[in-house]
Amino acid sequence: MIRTGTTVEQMVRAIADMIVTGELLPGAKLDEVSLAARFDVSRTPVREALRELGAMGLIAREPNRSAVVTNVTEAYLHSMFEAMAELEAICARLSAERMTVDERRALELEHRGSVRLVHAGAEEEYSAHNTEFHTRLYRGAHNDHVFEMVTQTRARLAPFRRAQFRLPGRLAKSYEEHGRIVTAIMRADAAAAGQAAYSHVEIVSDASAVFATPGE
Amino acid sequence: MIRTGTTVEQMVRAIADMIVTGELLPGAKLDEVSLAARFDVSRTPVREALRELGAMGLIAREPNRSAVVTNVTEAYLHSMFEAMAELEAICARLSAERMTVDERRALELEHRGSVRLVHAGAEEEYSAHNTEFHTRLYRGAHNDHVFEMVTQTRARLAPFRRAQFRLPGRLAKSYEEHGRIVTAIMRADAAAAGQAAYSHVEIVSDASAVFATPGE
DNA sequence: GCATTGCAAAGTGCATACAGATTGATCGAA
DNA sequence: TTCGATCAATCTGTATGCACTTTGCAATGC
Repeated sequence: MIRTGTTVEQMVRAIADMIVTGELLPGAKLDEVSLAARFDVSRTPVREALRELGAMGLIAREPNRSAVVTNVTEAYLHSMFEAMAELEAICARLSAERMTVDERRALELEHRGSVRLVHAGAEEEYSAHNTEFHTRLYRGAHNDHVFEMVTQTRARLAPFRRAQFRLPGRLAKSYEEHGRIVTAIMRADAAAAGQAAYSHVEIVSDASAVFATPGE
Repeated sequence: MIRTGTTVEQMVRAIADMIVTGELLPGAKLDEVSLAARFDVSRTPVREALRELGAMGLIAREPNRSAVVTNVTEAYLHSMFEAMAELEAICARLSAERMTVDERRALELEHRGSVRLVHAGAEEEYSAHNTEFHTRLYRGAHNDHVFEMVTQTRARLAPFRRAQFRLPGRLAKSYEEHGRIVTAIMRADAAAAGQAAYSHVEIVSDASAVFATPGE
């Protein structure tokens, strides 16, 4: 643990990870004294961390009440997946128009390299590749604000996507869909890239629907 | 001032307003003791408010250094306007597909009612109508997450748009562009609505470019 | 004259303490 | 037995105090 300053930042990351990885389930209470004890700090930095997590949408806070991990309703989850599809489509379109030669080449290499993971059925590794692939798309759009929005949305959706690659045949399907996006981008065909990216997310959304918590 | 609980929230709103209205210029330091004195509270709630403002992107914070009002670079500002155009386009498309009959009627009435403000040259009032008009579009998309993103982006762009309606002929132009959006939505023509909304923002972006602060 | 080091003032980071709010339980009355 | 009220335990909201960091200035050495 770094001695200085960033104590709160570390707690934010740690707690966010616990939420995203499902260690803290939606509805779980986060009381300040327990967290303070757990991280061996006083309540002051805990409160600041909770405030930041609240601003990130990961927890809900009400006056004089413990913070609780936000219970994403099915309706809101659906709206996030739809928004994610739109954002991915924007990134793919802009990437098709704006990626440098190097970025295009790197994207294609990243994609081609993943074919062996598909054949090997290496879910964990493919998941890492998948993150890298999409991040390249987000960066390739060359729009910082879009990058922020898509990154945040992706982070909030993470807990609901974790198991998606466990579904049979999902790896091959994902690879095929990635291929369509790559092809369109290499051709600088913005419309095709956008459509391919949109339907890619759409399908992931359907596959993950079973993991949603029931609405309140 | 409400006695209980929401002290921090009020400070967040107050400080955000000061930044958005230009009372606090980019680069201005926000030291905790002065703010505490100004709002007549201790430093603890001030710190929490600053953390939240940091999460909102309105101020930048570094360890052991005073918070400073963020100086949005021209590049980032441009990315926000572009993102805004994309988000407005999404809302317009979805509104064209999903708005209820009542929502469509209300949008059209809101639009038609504004024609007298254009003729009167009532800039302030038209600005209020404009906000209402766009908010209807955002709600009409029936997607909560998109609504959040577009609302946040709009809030962050607010300081750079304030003077836009002062430009000669801008009111009439805005009205005309709104009309195109409304027509497309009444026809449930998603593509046309999206394009009309996109170019609407694009033009506003150009008009506001002169108000951007120079990049660092 | 210029650079470097030391120091002091000011500000941030965090801990602790106290006040107010909430919740659950227990006791009493209908 | 059940409903209601009161009280205690617990937790949040805020104030205050102390330690550490930064920064500007001044003094000293080159």
